[in-house]
Amino acid sequence: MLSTEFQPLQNDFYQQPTLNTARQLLGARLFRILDGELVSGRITETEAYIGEDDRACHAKAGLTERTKIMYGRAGTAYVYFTYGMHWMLNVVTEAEGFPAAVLIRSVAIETGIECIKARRPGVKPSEWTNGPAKLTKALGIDGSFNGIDLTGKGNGLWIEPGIVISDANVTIGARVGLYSVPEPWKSFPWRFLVTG
DNA sequence: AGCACGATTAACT
DNA sequence: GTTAATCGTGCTC
Repeated sequence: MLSTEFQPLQNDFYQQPTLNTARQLLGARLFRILDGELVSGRITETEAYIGEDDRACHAKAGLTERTKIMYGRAGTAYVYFTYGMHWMLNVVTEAEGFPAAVLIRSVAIETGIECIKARRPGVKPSEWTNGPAKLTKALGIDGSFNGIDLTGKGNGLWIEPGIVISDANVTIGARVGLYSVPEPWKSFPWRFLVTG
């Protein structure tokens, strides 16, 4: 059933500095209506990508057909394809005109377990959504979600407030998978992970 | 028109 | 620890 306790996180939440949004998304709940069922999970890992100067951010290429979403309204989904096979889910942050986003890297499924089990046969529950491409596959998120509004429930994908994660349970470190990104961007502590 | 590369994953040795 | 899979994007010719 649909949650009535909370409403989706709104534009003002995503307009904060990207690092704040990335940190505060830990513990928030990602919702998806999939095959008519409500599936949700707690966000347990995020990364921030901030501005044209960030050599790890796609917006380093400037305003292009691909990156224009990141220049748009905070709270919009930026979904892109990489490695020839994987979709990644991001939320656009900060003011319109400034390109930044938070990559959702991992969630812990809480509801809709049977639905996910059917979609990921033979995969261990702990491996269902513990990676950015795994979670998009498990939740049926692809390029058709690029540019949708995540601040309402109309598109079957949104984020609600969840539990507050204390600093004692958060590990902050360098972003993952940045092989050819130069320093200092490669080592910026812009990854937020729930531990303990 | 062609090319190098990638915010990853699974399946190897 | 290493590597293949696989194709959209952005850059160069």
